[in-house]
Amino acid sequence: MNLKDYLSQKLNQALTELDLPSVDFQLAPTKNPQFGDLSTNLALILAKQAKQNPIELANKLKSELDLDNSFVREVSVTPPGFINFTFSNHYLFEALNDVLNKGVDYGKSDMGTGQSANVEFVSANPTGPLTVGHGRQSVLGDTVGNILQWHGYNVTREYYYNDAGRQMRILGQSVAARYFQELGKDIALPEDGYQGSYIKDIAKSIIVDQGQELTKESPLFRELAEKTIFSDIRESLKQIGIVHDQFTNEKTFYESGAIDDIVESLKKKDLVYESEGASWFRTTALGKEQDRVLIKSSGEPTYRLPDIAYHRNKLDRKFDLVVDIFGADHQDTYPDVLSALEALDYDVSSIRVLIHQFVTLIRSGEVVKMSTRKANFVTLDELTNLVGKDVVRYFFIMRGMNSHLNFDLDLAQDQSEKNPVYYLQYAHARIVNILKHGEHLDFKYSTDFNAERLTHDSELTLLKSIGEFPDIMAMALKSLEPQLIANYLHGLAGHFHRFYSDCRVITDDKELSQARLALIFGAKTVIANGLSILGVNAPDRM
RNA sequence: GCGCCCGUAGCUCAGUUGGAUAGAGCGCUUGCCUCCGGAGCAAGAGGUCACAGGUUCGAAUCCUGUCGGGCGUACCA
Repeated sequence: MNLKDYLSQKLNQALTELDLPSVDFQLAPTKNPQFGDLSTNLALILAKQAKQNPIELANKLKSELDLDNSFVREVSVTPPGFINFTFSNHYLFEALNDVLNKGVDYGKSDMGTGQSANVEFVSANPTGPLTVGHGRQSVLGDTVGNILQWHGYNVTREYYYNDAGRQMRILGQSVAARYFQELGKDIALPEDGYQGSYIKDIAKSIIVDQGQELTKESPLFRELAEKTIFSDIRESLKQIGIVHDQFTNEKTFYESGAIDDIVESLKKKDLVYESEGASWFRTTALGKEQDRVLIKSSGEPTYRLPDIAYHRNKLDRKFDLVVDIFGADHQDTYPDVLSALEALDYDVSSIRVLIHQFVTLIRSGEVVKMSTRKANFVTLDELTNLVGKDVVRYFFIMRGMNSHLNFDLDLAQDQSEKNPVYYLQYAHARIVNILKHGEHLDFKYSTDFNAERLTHDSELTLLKSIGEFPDIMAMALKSLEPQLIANYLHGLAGHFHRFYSDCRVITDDKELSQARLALIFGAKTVIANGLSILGVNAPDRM
């Protein structure tokens, strides 16, 4: 039984009894234990329209409530008019039993059961290695996928790329230039060429594998560069536990005729016109500031057009939920894609777009402007090799996606030794160790224990925290903001560490020891479940 | 110029439908292992929540303006 639901039901009943209007109120955990565990602002909100003093109103509501005291031990009213509820210990013990019974499933819901979701993320074109900038989106997308799976969604992780555009053409030319340079010919990099040393490596391996007779126009330069770089990208992702289920190439939408079809359909709606040799999308007719080019005067579509085709394709695949993870640089473009689809009579309500801000890289106290083309970047691999998968994942997920975070490379290693992720992992390892220690002394964790023996503040605080996990996961599903989980776990680990220093688990008091073993087993379960959603290891030893 | 995001402790950042005394880590000061792991715990110093107005019983949170930063504002993606 969810206590929140129970209480809001009871409060609504009280409103009816008192002939008061029903209103949207809050029922939230308190920050300060002196106000109990849950508190509501109901009386405060109602005071004005009921034309009553909020405290008097709160007291009336309080006396109208008929609460089961096996759930709620105490109800109080505090200024300026909050009604506060304190859990009964019995309720907390029920929550603990719930964790122990459900184990690895504790905190799951069936809100997504039977539904499919597509999460598109990374989607970097294979022009160079992934950078720490890509790391943020990679971890964010994968974790959002985990959250959806946790609630029962059948999740497809998708990577969308374009191997036929301008970027890739320049990539091929860059490799060709290095190839001929290696062979002693004086051919300059193209003006916007890729300057990274990986281009030379690719050129060298082409000399080894394909010989020295390739012509400047050979498609092999671009094709082999793509193949090599893509395999590096996949490996970089794999290093931090990320595997995509599907790779979708923009090119397929040209070949299938989808691109032409989009243009034709938009033309029929009079949303496309020709001007200065280009085809324009009449977005002003859809309430936008300015029209946008769909097909350049060169005959090449802009990225917008295949994006529309791609999203139509995703809608045609009938996912119940389509999540796009974009960097802040795409902020302006997805609304056009959505309006195009709406203009084509598609329902876009299943599309959720998550925009994340960029990582600012700082090296030697200076901001580094990252550019793949100019080879001014720190790769994701370098970071992973430096601090390891768990730190990389936790570092990128512990901050909100809207924060413009600064990443100081010089501090990365230093900070990694103090990284908050170890705080969580250490709590887990500590618990495992206590359980082992207990078994050694013939104290074995069992679901048969007397919860009434848990009376210490540290025990009850830990217990409450454990019980909040399902709520946190429901919030994470609603907001798709993984840092909620990281914040919660940090708090939970803190409650455990405090409990640990206040209370000894294995003692001469067998009954108490059994109860505490059950408590820490519950804590371990939640930490492990939470970390698994973040894609972070929960080690038995560190 | 216009649009989106942001401005919270020395530094990096939490603070989620507006709630009670604004938090954590790092760094700094000081205590705590004969005892389940000290990668921990406890305590201290450190704040005009950029600034100015407004809404409200109540604002870091919502609104307006100013200042500062990031990203867009391409026939790049």
